[in-house]
Amino acid sequence: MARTSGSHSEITGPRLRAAAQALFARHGYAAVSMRRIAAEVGVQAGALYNYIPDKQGLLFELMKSHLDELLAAWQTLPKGVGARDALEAFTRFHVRFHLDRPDAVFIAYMELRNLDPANFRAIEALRRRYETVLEDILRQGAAEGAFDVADSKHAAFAVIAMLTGVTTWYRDEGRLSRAEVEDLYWSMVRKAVSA
Amino acid sequence: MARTSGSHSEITGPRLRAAAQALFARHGYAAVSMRRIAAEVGVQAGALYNYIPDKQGLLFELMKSHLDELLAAWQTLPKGVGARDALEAFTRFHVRFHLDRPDAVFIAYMELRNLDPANFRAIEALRRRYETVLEDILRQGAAEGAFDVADSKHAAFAVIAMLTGVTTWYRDEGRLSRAEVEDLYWSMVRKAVSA
DNA sequence: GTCTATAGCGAGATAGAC
DNA sequence: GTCTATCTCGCTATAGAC
Repeated sequence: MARTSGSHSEITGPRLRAAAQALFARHGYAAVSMRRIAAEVGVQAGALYNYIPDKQGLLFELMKSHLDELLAAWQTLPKGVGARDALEAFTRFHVRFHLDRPDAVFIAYMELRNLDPANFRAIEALRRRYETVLEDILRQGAAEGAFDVADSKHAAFAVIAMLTGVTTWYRDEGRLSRAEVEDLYWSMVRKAVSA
Repeated sequence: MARTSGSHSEITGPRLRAAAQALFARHGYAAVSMRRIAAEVGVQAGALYNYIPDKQGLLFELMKSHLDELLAAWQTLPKGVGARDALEAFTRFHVRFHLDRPDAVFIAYMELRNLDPANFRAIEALRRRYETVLEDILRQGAAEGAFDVADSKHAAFAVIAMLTGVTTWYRDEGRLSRAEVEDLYWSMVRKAVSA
């Protein structure tokens, strides 16, 4: 089957998402034009609309697929039984997952304001599900007496904020290895919730 | 001294900064137009340029004055002598200061990407000075044996990220008082760096 | 599936009257 | 100091040829 010259459906879609993710993370959704994305992909702006409904739909798909992947990755992770082991697993998973996807993380946290109301609600629900994972671990550990956490929900917010902050300073060329970064955060999280 | 009708230099300037701060925090710098700010102030867009050189200068002034105020407020705070007391003072100060200025905080963290290179360097230097305050407290405490912190710099990043996260969930109408929120964060910070 | 061309709109910033 | 009017530019999104 001959294919029309200039037809690249299998590669333009992924390239579009990759270019948009990189540009949105670097400059912000509102500051990046469709023309700029198209130039990065190597097509004209109009051609992008074969793959997305509009710019807003592109942002939503990037954020939704990131959070879907985050939840799926956690659920398939082999875990121990006790709350302490679960907390260590969560801490190391969160640091590792976020360091592997700095652009997607940046967008998921910074571009909530630019979502349409309906899209915002969908993304917030996914984020809330992830926060609840940690909240449940902390609550279980507190019930077992392994942790001293008066307010599981707000403690979960605090821990997630601390862990996610790693993306603002970590660089692969830096002094610390990823394993050392995991250890550093696990040490602080373990003590912060300890009895 | 008669004043020209329609002349309001003393109030338009502050109103411009207040309107810009609220709108930038809510919708993002790139998504807010000068016309929208002018409408909020109650003047035409052209009149704004009597007070600012351009939109970029407006953003820079908002961010710089916020960080100047942050550093000045810390420096005039009465403090104890030991590292433990200094850490508690810093924690409570940071939470209180940030809860009082949610819009300014939001802009200072989210709009770095939209600063011109020279402006970015100036803002980053101020932020770095503030991080160093906490870093020095942690280093001193580690030297005294009061804290167990292997890496003062990255521990400071982690603590600041955790504390600043309070602005993402705290609401005045919520269940917790500000004093309770301060206590919650101080409890976690104290343990996280404890020996 | 991609192209060129463009409709339709709103942006930042300036000029000059009052 | 603020107004109206406007310059110039870039934006999202679509239409229709290939």
